[in-house]
Amino acid sequence: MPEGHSVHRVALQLGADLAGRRVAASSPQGRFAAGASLLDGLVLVEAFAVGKHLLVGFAADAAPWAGVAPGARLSDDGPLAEARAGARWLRVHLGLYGAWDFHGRVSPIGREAFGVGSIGAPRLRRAVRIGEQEGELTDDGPRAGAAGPASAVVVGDFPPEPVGQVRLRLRGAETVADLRGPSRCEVIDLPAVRALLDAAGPDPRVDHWPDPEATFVARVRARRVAVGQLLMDQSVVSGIGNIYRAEMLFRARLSPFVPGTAVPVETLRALWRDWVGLLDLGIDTGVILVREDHDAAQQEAAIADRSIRFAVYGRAGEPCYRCGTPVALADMASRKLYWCPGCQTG
DNA sequence: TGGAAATGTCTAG
DNA sequence: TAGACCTTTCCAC
Repeated sequence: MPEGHSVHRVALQLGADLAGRRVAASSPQGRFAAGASLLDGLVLVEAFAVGKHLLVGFAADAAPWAGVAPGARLSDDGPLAEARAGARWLRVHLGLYGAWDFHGRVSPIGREAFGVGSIGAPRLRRAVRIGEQEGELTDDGPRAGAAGPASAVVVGDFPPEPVGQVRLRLRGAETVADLRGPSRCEVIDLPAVRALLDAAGPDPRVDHWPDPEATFVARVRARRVAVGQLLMDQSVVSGIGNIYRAEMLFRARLSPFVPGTAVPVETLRALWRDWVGLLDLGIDTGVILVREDHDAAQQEAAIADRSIRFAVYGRAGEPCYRCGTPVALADMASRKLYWCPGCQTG
């Protein structure tokens, strides 16, 4: 999937273009017709991500949400909590290949020079017209080559005909968001939202854990399971997927096979801080990481043209750029694990 | 046209 | 740990 940064970007996109607006909700595919009817005609009041979970609130009256940061202080009591308790909450998990497509007005998110058309499964590539410029959608944005307008408008009929298996369509006056292929898509209540937060490992971008770094360190150190597996455990830390797992361990020069109990506290603190930085970068640019052996100009260029090359992920058999040892591939808990046996020895 | 693969999670055994 | 599930893309045939 779409690792944590993508889901945060979806939440920001929904917030930018649909929050505060009354939306028409439908299920062109039909498989979410009952759920969509619960949301149809309500105002989208807040959208936020917790790790790979997307949560979107809908209510009849948006007034109580004025000035509220999405997802902030969800455990608090008070007037807002009352409004939130009366809201309906859409919970979406993209799973392995879910994705959102945005049409119409698509505001720039983070450092993007133009709006993003598709966020989610990386294989979704659609030719779209962005403003007056032709662009091809890549992992998280249109392929560069053109500095687009500040706020992109996809040329064509609005709303566009749904293409493929659209589970849920949210349509505002100017923007349409299409969801396809999610592994979870349901309408839940506020207690269920809170339960989800309570069960999740810390997410650096969510204000819910008093000391997220200490929580992460403690949860890793509590288990003898391999650290490579613990980083992917969403109750240990939220949002890390297979790519971040592989790359973060490489950057830390840490073997994926070290048991959680045996990882030094300082190493874990460094891992957490790396994750905080990578998540910020990912949300800001849509790019998972830039190479550490590149200078700032090379990094900026790679972000701009999306020519990102991972250090180990997907590079089995190729030489490690740090030590030359062939990158290894193994199966860990039924997922592909990439690492460099030459320099990940910590 | 069929099959494999993909940034994930859940459940049954 | 194997299998199920949600959908699309790409490549071999």
